[in-house]
Amino acid sequence: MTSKDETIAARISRALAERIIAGTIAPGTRLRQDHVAAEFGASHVPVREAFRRLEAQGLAISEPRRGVRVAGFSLDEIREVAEMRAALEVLALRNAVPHLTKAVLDEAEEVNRAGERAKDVESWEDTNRTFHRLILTPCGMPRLLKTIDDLHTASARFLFSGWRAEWEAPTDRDHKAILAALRAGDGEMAASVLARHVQWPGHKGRK
Amino acid sequence: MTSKDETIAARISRALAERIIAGTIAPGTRLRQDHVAAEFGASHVPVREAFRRLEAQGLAISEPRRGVRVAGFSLDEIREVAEMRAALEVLALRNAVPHLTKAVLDEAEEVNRAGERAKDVESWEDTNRTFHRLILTPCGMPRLLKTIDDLHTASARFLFSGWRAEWEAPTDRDHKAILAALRAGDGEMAASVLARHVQWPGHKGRK
DNA sequence: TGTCGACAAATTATAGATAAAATAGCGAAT
DNA sequence: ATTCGCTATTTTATCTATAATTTGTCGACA
Repeated sequence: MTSKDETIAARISRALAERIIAGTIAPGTRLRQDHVAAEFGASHVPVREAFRRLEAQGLAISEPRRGVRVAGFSLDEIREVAEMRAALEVLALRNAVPHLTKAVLDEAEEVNRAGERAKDVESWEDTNRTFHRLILTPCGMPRLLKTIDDLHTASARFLFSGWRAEWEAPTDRDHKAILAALRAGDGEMAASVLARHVQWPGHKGRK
Repeated sequence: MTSKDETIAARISRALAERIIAGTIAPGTRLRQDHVAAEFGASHVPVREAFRRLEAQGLAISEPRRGVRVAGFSLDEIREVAEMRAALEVLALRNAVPHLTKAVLDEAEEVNRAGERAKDVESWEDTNRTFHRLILTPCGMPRLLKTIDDLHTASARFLFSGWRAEWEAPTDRDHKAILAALRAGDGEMAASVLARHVQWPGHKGRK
């Protein structure tokens, strides 16, 4: 088989997740297992398992005998995800501070510069996520990091949904401020900036 | 059929979760889908979906071609879950305060009293969870509440694992303090007590 | 005696097929 | 004309069977 040590269900799950995040599949769309199975050249059993993963990530909702639909999102949900991210990323950063090395900070700065050169939302989002992951991973709390990652993908959905056209590369002042505070050893300052920064992803007007 | 509008996969998932939490199945145990399927009188397809849910909850870990095992837990993980709960429950409580009614607080007080009369860890845990859910649900943030709920089940695992024998009904002073602060309208005080309260579940020695 | 290799058994993962349930469409009756 | 009920189609959920991968054991050779 052409499998690369990855289960088919996982591959389908990731592919669908990317589409949902990118907005290719509209919220509320019914995901029909047979159609998806046919498209990926698989049967619908792995498709079902992929649905469960999407459900766990909050990207889809499944009603008992009525199928699976792409999760919609309201303004309240955007706010909810933002607040959860703020709380958890601050927690992660506080635990990461003692383990942050200069090498990590340098790499984060480089990633940040790359983000400023990004020409579209997708690549900017990618560097943005990399930046956050870089400075948070040293906390060594896998469950926390996974939860944050799921929230980040949810944020990405919101980001891609509305400001695709009028998007422009933000200078990421917040990232710079966080790095500066971390280099100065002021973890609390970095945490408070991070909390504000995450609050409304992409809402430059509130900065 | 005896189905109560609940999918077989969901029923199996809940049954297994209860056993894992209760410690009936030891951490590291390999969950064999055929055995589980036979026990529940089902085939292994819904069992697989149940495994995915357990995996999402952090109760089991699945390695690509090597099966599913009950997740183990270290002291670091206990600490991690506790800190996540502290951060998220505080967030939920802050958002719930404006919507808290006297009726809810009265009910919470009643539940708390019932908890003090509990004779075993299981029933105490049940009332404990009910208490937390009662005062947090009014925040109206479904995703946050679900995440907290998953963390709570993880906490329950830890709680059941060690102190089963020498357990005694705690007077739940913290719960009372939280209720008192809420009745006085002091949401911040309630939040800070809650944060401390959640930090190390069951570790009375650190109070 | 220790290690390498191959064979066999067990188990997981996927595929194809079947049955149950819900929705939608159509018809008749009021 | 509208509403209620029935039938048919679509779709989900489960079961049985098959294929592939891994693990454990046995034997031979160095």
